Amino acid sequence: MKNVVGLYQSLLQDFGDSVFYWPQWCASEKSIEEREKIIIGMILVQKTSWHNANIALKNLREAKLLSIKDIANLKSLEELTSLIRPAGFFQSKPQRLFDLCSFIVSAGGVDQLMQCDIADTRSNLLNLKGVGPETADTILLYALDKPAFVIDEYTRRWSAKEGLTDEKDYHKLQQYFLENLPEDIILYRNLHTLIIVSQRGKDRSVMEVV
DNA sequence: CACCAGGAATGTA
DNA sequence: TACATTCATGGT
Repeated sequence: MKNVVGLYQSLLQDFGDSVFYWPQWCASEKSIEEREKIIIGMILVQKTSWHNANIALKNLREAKLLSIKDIANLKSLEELTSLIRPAGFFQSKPQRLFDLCSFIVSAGGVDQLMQCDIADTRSNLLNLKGVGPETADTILLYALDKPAFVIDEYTRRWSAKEGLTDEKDYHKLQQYFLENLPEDIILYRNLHTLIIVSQRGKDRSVMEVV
């Protein structure tokens, strides 16, 4: 019973579908606006709580800047910097967010990016300063509907605790999951979400912005 | 006041 | 390849 699929089925039985916990992230149908919020949120939440990232997202929304195109069109980072300050790392996050938004606009927007090849898009994302493997895969899986399995600290701890593997390296651990799971976007989202929910409880922070 | 939340880049050997 | 250090904020 020490296999990923079996453990996944147990999680599903114990906790239910991930849409119940994170509807904004796990719903199969999402608006472009919703997808853009997820992408923007991923930069903001790096090494910070969702609570702080949500304050920054709320500031962007109130400033009518919760949009990839609008951020990419900014002439200066000054306003962006003050708006997202609650998310911390004010000397790097504004530039990272701007660069990511600019890339997406140059690629033709989120809807065009969704048509692209997953490997190409992933390597394009990783070439951006401030986008590492976890951010790239989260964007691919939750915003672009691509089968990218997300590895995070919860996944590493869970894998070790359940006796699957002690591997900590991002891509090696990801490879383990890819080899032991059928390629299925819904399954990837459910498992990633349920691993987190099972460890910290459903009441804990996640992206809130409407 | 100490501590928690928790990615990526950079530098070292 | 593997590990240490750096970057900032708001809540408890």
